[in-house]
Amino acid sequence: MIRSEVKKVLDDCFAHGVAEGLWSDEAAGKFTVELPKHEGQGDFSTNLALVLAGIEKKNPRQIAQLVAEQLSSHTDLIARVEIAGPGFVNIFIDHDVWRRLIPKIIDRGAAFGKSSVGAGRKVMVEFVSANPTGPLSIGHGRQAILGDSIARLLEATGHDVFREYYYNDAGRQMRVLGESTRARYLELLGEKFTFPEDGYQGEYIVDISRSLIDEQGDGLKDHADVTPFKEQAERYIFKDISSTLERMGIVFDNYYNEHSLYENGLIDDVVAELKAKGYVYEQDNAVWFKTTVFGQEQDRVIIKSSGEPTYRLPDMAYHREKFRRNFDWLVNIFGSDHIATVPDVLAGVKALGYDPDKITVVLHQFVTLTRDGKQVKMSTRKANFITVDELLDEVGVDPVRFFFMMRKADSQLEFDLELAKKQSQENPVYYVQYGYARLCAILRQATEKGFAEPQYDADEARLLTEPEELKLLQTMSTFPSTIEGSALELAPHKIIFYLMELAGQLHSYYNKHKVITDDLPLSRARLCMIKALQVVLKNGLDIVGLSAPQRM
RNA sequence: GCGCCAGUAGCUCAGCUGGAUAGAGCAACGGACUUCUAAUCCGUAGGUCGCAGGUUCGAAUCCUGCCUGGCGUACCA
Repeated sequence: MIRSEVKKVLDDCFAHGVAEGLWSDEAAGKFTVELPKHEGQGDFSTNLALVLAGIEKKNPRQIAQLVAEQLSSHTDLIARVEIAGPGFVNIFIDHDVWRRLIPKIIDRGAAFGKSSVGAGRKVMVEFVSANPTGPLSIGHGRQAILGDSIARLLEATGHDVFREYYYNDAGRQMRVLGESTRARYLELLGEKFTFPEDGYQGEYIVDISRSLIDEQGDGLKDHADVTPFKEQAERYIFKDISSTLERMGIVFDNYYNEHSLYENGLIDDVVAELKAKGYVYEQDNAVWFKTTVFGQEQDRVIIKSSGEPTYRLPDMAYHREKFRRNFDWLVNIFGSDHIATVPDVLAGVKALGYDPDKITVVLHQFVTLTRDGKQVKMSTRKANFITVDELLDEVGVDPVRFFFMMRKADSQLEFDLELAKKQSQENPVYYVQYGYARLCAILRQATEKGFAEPQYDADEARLLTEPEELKLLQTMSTFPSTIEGSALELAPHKIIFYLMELAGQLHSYYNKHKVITDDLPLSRARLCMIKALQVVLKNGLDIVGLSAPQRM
């Protein structure tokens, strides 16, 4: 918040300099206000003089002198400025400016950090989208948390968010699922059975078969059609998936069934439209989409010679529906194994006359799971995979959410099971939550000792002079821009890092300075700041779906 | 072969889209509980930012070429 004020002042100074003929306006928009890395380099610093020097071919330190003179007249905001290094202008903010943040934060309360940059923007976040062939695996877990956190961040910045799960309950995979279930069913009944070659071997299939026996006895043993097995499996697995999602605090606005695209004729419709526009042709009995027109290396089949569409066709139809449903922004969260589908869908969307720039795809890399120092290969078909449910049982919801958010999507995420279990006491999530609990403890203690609800007083606030206090205030001031950046970049890990930083500063402060002392004015001032910290930490945890325990 | 992603401390990862002296957490070592919660803090140690060029006042960050790992490269999804 303060940074943007500084930027505004700097912009004024820059314009003023242009008006006075000190420099041309060529540098407009090229200079920045940043947070210096090291102590003693001011609260903010600007490279304006360096940028100007490059353009004007002048000595950067001389120009810095001019910039500094302009800036130092803004005494309401800036206490002093310094020229340093090759020509940076370091800006020291008046301490009162930081202190005045406290009432602003407390007054805004739960709304502090939220913004309206996304107001009026309808955005769909599509994520998970796992077909109902088994329980959610670790990889799905990452995607679920990533997608949900992104959705939450977009909500916090005023977007009108719609969470959607796209799934397919038809096709070969589901047929194999039905056959696997039938095989286990027959096995349980002691009948002869043949397990499908690439069938699903998980224990959950046996559970499903058992439930069929409970409901229908052996009445299905001579049933030639796999449909009842398939349907039972789908019902069962979907229930399982949604309960897992619910445990993580994830609720979808809609589950979109791929199959409905066929029923509504939307698949045929897309083919017809592409055909009419000349983007498809037939060859070897298959229908090809001219993806080469859109810059790809080779054309792609959208209808196989068997007459069955490939996955690309329904994907295109689905995305066209997204556009037709009037979303301004389409965010797709995919695993990196789906990377090949992205260009095809984008080409399809473009061919159908929609703007592919409205789609942002977040590709996340895989989660590698290690147990006893060895990597566990995960396969949905084989039985040896860890489900999200098991993970939740072992380490709890908050650590699972936290861990999956800790890494940026581009990075592979290593999840060491042993470590996750062993460390459950010293998990970074507890570090942040403990900070919040501590703040609550201080405020409880204050109440017991007869302090009234913290009330900001400008004079008392001047007693906040410790470097740790000013640092905390500065960090709090960047909360709104951190949320906004994290949301617009679709990068929840930034919030996690912010929270760890803020909690760290708090813990250091706590160990060094006592809030409640015999010095009543100072105690009141500090309690006010603690109250503001509590607001920030609570909001931060809330926004990414973590709980904020008052005691630990 | 081609495309995408990654390569930063012993390990796991940040690094604000080009800034000043490279950051955190684990792990290691040494300290701090008569105190608002020690699930905490303080200190020490740890680096050729994969390699080599290039762009400029300035590069972990941008461009090129290699090397290594992951994921793709289907008439599977």
